[in-house]
Amino acid sequence: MPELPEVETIVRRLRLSLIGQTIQAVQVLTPKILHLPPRVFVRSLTGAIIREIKRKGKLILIDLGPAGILVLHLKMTGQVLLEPGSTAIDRHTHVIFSFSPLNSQMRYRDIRKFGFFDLIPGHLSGQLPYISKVGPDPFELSSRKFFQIIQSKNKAIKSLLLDQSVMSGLGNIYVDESLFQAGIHPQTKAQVLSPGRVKMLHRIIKKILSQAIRMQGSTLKDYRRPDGVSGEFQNYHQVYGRNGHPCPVCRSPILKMKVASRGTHYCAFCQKKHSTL
DNA sequence: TTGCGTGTTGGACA
DNA sequence: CTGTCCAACACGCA
Repeated sequence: MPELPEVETIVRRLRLSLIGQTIQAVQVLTPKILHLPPRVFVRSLTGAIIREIKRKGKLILIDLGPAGILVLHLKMTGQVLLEPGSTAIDRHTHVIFSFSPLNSQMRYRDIRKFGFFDLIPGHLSGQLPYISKVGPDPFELSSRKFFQIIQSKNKAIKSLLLDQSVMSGLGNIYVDESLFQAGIHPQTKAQVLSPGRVKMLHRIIKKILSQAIRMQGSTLKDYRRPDGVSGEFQNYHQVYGRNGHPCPVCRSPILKMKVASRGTHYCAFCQKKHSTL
């Protein structure tokens, strides 16, 4: 479930503890989590100093200076936890980083094991071939550019917003929430949306993501902050996971359907296919 | 017990 | 180009 707000929450938290730390040891418990041979991974990271930690869409980028950039994608169920080395390690923990002088370890835990680490050469300020596939996130887009993107594709708005190469950061939850608040039916062809409606959508997306970051993300099940605490924004979802409940605006029941083969929650009355404004 | 759905994403295929 | 389905994997739930 980690989408932009969850990843941003994790990144901010990691920065507080890890900038300037030296990686003292790396333990790989599940090699398939790595996109490179474990020995190379361990050798390259050991002794490296954490310079900077950034987010690109849903990717976590840890700048290790000359050692390269450590890339982490959490996919569905990845967790990054900061825990004392004395804490028990369960069977879903796959990679463990120890630091100096910090006492805590950074542990990667992932129930479904879809997430991965990679290590790429280069510097954050340079062009990173690996990451250039990820489009700009909604905060990085001007209103004009956002409109250009929406208008350039003749596909369902929901599919478009989920496409990380076009625009990054949104996943199933925040797309459903945003389209609801913008009064847009998820199957609306992006091209038919009026400029005013698109502008409104952009504003709403940024508002919802900001609120979610403030609430430290949404915990449906697995997402946790690095200190193990759940997010709070799930308590403010208006449609996601609320099928059968009354729409907060018009009281008609929230419906659930498939769009882009993803579960999609919406209100048939508040979200129309042809939105004018 | 069995089967189904789940937050992500890339690739196969119509 | 667009849409649909699946696979990667583990788990909760009906």
